[in-house]
Amino acid sequence: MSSPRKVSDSTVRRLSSYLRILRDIQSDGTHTVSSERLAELGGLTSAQVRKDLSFFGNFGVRGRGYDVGDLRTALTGILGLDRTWKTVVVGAGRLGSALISYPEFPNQGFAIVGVFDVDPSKLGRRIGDCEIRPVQELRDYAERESISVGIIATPRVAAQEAADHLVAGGIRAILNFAPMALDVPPGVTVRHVNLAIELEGLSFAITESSNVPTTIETGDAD
Amino acid sequence: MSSPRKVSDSTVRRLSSYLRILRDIQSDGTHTVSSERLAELGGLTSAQVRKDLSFFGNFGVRGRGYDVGDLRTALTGILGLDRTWKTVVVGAGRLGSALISYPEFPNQGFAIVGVFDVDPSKLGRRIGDCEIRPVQELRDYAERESISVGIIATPRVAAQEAADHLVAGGIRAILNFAPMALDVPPGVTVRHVNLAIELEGLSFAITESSNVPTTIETGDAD
DNA sequence: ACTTGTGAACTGTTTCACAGCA
DNA sequence: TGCTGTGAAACAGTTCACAAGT
Repeated sequence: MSSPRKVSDSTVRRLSSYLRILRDIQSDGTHTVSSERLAELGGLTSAQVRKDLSFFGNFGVRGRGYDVGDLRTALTGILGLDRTWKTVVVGAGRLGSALISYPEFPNQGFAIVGVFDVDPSKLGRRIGDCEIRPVQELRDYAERESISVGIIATPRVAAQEAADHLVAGGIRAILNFAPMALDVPPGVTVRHVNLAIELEGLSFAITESSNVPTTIETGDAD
Repeated sequence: MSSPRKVSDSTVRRLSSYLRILRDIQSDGTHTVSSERLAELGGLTSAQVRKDLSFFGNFGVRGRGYDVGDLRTALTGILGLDRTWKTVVVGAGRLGSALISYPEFPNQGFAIVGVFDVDPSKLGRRIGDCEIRPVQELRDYAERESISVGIIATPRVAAQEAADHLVAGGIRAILNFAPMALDVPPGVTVRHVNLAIELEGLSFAITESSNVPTTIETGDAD
């Protein structure tokens, strides 16, 4: 149904950013926006904005710009944010608990409907609306409840097993917070949020700028 | 002291990944590793590995490969992980609290020495080794204690102010978990961890693969 | 007149392929 | 022989510049 062309990861990330900007300016009462203005608000070039959008269709009107509401609706649809994705969290430690209460998840249509942990002492406890269940039940639960997304917030050693259960239960996508690469079959999408890598990137940037006192060329926000 | 050439963000991320692999295989007792093996373990090509490393020096021995210990030491130095970075966390909510106890931070040499929050009811409470202090004290504290890194785990609306305090206090790098772009002066490095964007990327991937039933070309882990 | 949509040019990154050395 | 280090080639992503539409 949608365009079969391969869309780059960076393009998809920028679509998210456009959508956030559109939401912001729509609540200010703005009805029309040019690629130039969108670029300015997102810290990009107007050509970039037009290229990204033209990948998915002709949303603009020449001489006029883009209708904020229409473009927002279009992007919401393209990103699949016009529906609810049933989501489970594996790992009810501090990070898992924090994620369960993170308002951005329900905001984007990710409904956390189940939480799983290996620790028997945690079972039955509630976090938010969810009771903590044993990981042994994860596969069946995911299958029975048609869960689309799994969030892995376990320690490193438990992550691959968690992924295996999720995949066996028919999950489609995984957001992985454990600091290791997961092995999953094709057709399952993994996004890896690796805090260690982010930290090491910061460390590198500070170290490098200390060592090269004349040139300060970093400072790249987002 | 180090090479003045511009190193791409993706290269730095891969260096982190090589370092993690080296740590793993060193504890297995491996002393030498080829670019081929390193590539296999990191899910890359051997040419990529050699290009990345050659950017920083000639670490390998032709016909033999790389010495695991030596390369580990070299990468640790390049990434600036051979020292301790004094770090503060702004925002002592659920995410902030989870981050303070996240073992990866001390592991990478990021010592969390202070926690700040606006909420007066939280002041004085302890999380880990740190007492929660008022954000009004953030600037002076950062300056006095020579803090290098700030982690922003506040809600969206408080993030820019937190960044301003950190910058005024002489911070060098920020890890931003708030879902908004921060405005900081050149010389301050920001890494943005935006869970909403990661989620929207997953949503897009699932949506797209549902709509194009014949081609399943995703499944890109890490 | 104004602003989109897009081929063409450009820039940056990855892969190839092999010379050079242990 | 085996594996690194690196120019050259291929590819991907971004920016330019302008024709086309309102």
